[in-house]
Amino acid sequence: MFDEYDKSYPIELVADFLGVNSRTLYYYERFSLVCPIRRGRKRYYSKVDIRWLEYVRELMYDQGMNLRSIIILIRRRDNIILEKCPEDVVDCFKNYLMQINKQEE
Amino acid sequence: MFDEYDKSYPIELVADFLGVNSRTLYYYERFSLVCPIRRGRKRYYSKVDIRWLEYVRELMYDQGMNLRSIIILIRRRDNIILEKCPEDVVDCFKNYLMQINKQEE
DNA sequence: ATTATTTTTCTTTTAAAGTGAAAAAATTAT
DNA sequence: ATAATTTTTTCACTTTAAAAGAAAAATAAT
Repeated sequence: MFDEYDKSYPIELVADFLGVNSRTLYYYERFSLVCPIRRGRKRYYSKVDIRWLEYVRELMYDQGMNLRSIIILIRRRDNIILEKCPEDVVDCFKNYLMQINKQEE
Repeated sequence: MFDEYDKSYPIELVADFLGVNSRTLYYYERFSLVCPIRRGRKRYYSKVDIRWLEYVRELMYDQGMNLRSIIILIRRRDNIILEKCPEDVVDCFKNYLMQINKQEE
């Protein structure tokens, strides 16, 4: 039982693979753009997470979108975005939006 | 015969109304984000243009989207964007995209 | 011809995205 | 237990798109 959704890749490996700084991944996490699992304090990412992050990089670098727009499209349940977006990122976003809404009340 | 689509508002008036610099409207034009008519050299905008630009401002300022993302959504014929988007902007984009495609060949 | 207006070009400002450096916290090794 | 290593976090700096300022070029008006 070791599938696409298993969170087993540490942050440095993922950052190297994507060609970004690990700080960038911490940064994305603040926007719930990816949700690694924590064992102790360490973060672990799945293959699905990695493919999603690759897609986000493509949207940002090749296409020129910004973070905020990607977030808006997730919120809007945009088909093209969500098709590439792992379940747990959407779940993360539900929590994130709930918290935002609570703060606003 | 003086309707919503009549292009009769000069750039300074539109800029003042939107609370932006007229340079910003020239800038948007380079991306075919709005297509004023030219009488002589002067540009004239319609009420529909103005409402569209108001919406673009809202997406950018209140929501934090960037120009590139709005352009991508127009290309994708995104429902929520296009619902607010005047016909001639979409037409402009068709031309713009045709030109881009020609250049790439 | 001179004045005023609009467009265009060049330059600067501002803010988000990303990264470097290093402190803080935690884990591992000795 | 303490030293060494690793991971996280914070602070500050860099880079780039978006926007605006200044002024030159082009056009229209008097």
